[in-house]
Amino acid sequence: MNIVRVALDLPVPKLFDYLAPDCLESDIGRRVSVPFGKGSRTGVIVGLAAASEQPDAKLKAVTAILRDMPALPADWLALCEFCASYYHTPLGEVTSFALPPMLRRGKLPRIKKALRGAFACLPSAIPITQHAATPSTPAPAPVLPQLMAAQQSAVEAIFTTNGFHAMLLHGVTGSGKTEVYLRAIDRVLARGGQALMLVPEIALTPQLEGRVAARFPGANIVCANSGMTDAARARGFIEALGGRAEIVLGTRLAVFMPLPRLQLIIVDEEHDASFKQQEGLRYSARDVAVWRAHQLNIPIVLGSATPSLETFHHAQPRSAPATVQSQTSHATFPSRGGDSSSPQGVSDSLPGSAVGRCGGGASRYRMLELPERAVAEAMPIVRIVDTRREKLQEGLSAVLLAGLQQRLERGEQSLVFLNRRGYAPVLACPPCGWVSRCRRCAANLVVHLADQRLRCHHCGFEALIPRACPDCGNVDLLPFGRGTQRLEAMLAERFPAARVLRVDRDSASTPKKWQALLATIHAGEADILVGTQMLAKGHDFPLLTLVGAVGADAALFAADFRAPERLFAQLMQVGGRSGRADLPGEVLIQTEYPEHPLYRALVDHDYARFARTQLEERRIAGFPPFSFQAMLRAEARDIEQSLVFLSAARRAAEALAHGVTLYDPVPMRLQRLMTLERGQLLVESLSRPALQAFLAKWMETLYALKMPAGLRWHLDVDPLEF
DNA sequence: AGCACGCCGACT
DNA sequence: GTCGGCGTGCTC
Repeated sequence: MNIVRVALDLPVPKLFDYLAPDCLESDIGRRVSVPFGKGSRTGVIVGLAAASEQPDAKLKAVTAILRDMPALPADWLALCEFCASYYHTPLGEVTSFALPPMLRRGKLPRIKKALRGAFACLPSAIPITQHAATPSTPAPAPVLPQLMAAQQSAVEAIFTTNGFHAMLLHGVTGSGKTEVYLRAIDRVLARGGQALMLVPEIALTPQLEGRVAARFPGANIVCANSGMTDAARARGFIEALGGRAEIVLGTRLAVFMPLPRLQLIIVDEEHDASFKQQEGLRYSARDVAVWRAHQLNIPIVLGSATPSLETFHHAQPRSAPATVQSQTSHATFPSRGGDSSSPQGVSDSLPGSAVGRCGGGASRYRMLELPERAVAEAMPIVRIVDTRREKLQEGLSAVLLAGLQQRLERGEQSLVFLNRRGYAPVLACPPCGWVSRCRRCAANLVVHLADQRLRCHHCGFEALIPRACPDCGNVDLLPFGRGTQRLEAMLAERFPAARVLRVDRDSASTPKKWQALLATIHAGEADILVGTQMLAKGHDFPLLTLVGAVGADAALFAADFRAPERLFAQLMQVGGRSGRADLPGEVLIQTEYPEHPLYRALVDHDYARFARTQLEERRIAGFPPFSFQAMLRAEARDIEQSLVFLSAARRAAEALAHGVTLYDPVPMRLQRLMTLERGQLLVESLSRPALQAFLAKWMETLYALKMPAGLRWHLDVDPLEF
């Protein structure tokens, strides 16, 4: 047993064996420094072996087993192995990603003196069961708000069943989801457990951190997000690993925190797209979290006012007519921690033993509804403004303009929501047909009048706005379309007495600017806000009583079948910003399709109805969650090269594809990005296990293929972007 | 991913 | 005649 199997961060789906005469069973899960080629690397020991398949002559000896911190536990390694197999990524890339950068490089953060003793050379065989961070001085117990019945029963539901169970906590903004989370965390802490809470990647995380900290003044709360310094992330990781962290609060990467006494996982705003990583290891933290809860046999709560249709579907009763899945999903879920062809509960192969029988693809999650707003406030009144009958002024209807005027007179705030930043999406020369295009991308350069620039929103390219047409010299270039800057300018002109404030990625480019904008809004020093979805998330604006949504229709006909789902969530969210107890809110949605079911459902605040109609469409079209997808993408200097590769990949796939549909390679919708020409190939199956089995074989052949220079490819399992 | 090895063009 | 292009292959 003097061989260690080491996962190294290489794009090669294999492990590397080294001689390690002094290694012990307890070194599994330790980082290790090894010679590699000319240099040296840091990897993770994932196993021991008596012998290697490599010839002895090839084997080198380990440089050092890093015993300076506890070994990563077996369940952490199993989690990485699951991700490696499910996302078809080499294990070393996964373990490397799952470690904070500092630890990945074989270093350790500087540890505060008081804690150092606890870190030193702790053998992983000795679990830290002590409730370590118990405060020396008992903190004053915070006064808890009274729970409503629905909240109370939601909390009970989390704890009445033992072991793994997934719940969808469905409740509108203000219905008190956070209070349910906090109560549940409280119970877990009382039992000496650890809780993991995942939140979207947005600027409002500090608020939540503050609220959690205030609620658990004595608890050791660890944050984990990409904005932290390397040292802070590494310290938090070690706190969690050592069992001292009681609550871990973080963005998607926090799903990889080692937590030896983890007893509860919460995914807030589970529908949020930021839980899916769009580069490198393209994992869904929400899906991985469900798998992890299953692995550890603990409860998981997915919370949202507008759940993803996948999650909602899993929480529906199985009354729906049996669908194709019932015949196609019979794979068994491997025992906990085992390698697995299936994830979580999006999975169609979760076993009956865990969540109820397979069938209809639903009823895997328990639905917990929070029907009312906890704070005594009415839901905003949602009204549809038919823009076919109204003549618009600069894109705004008379109804909306009157609403703004009225709020202004009353000293209340309004928000005009337009999810397009910049002044105008394109600058054009009508006589000759020139339009402002990005040289590196297949996209238009957006007019940013505020800083006199044209800017590509995809690659960041910038140029000064030309004074004349580069092609014909015409000086009358025209901006076409409308963005937030133009709306801001127009509103400022139209309401000279109003203080108009624009809030988008440009005006809130740094946390400091963002905080300043929020302060201005809260101080009541702005009358009309113009904003993108930045403003839609999380914040309460007590003076805000009117929200106008402009330009929403585009999403109705987007090529992406998930666009309506996102639009509904967005409008629901932004609408939730308006109104409070004594000042009812109003939402005006401008549309040319006033009868569209999406808008009708919004008027009625009926997410469930919207979701059911969407699901029915998805079922008929064979889209997720009624099918399972993976996307192979390629990028190269020219599109032909990308498509040729994808065609070759498709040909290689044909022999392997059983129960899997292979589509034709096509250029991506944004074909050129940063001068790279991109294509994609969709594969789809009614059975997740069938898809996974196919992908495993397919990736083997692709990894073996020799790549032409300049061509890169990746696989995206459960893709969100099309 | 790095990094070396390895065979074909323009340079001191 | 060499320096160097990046195609190919390997790293335990």
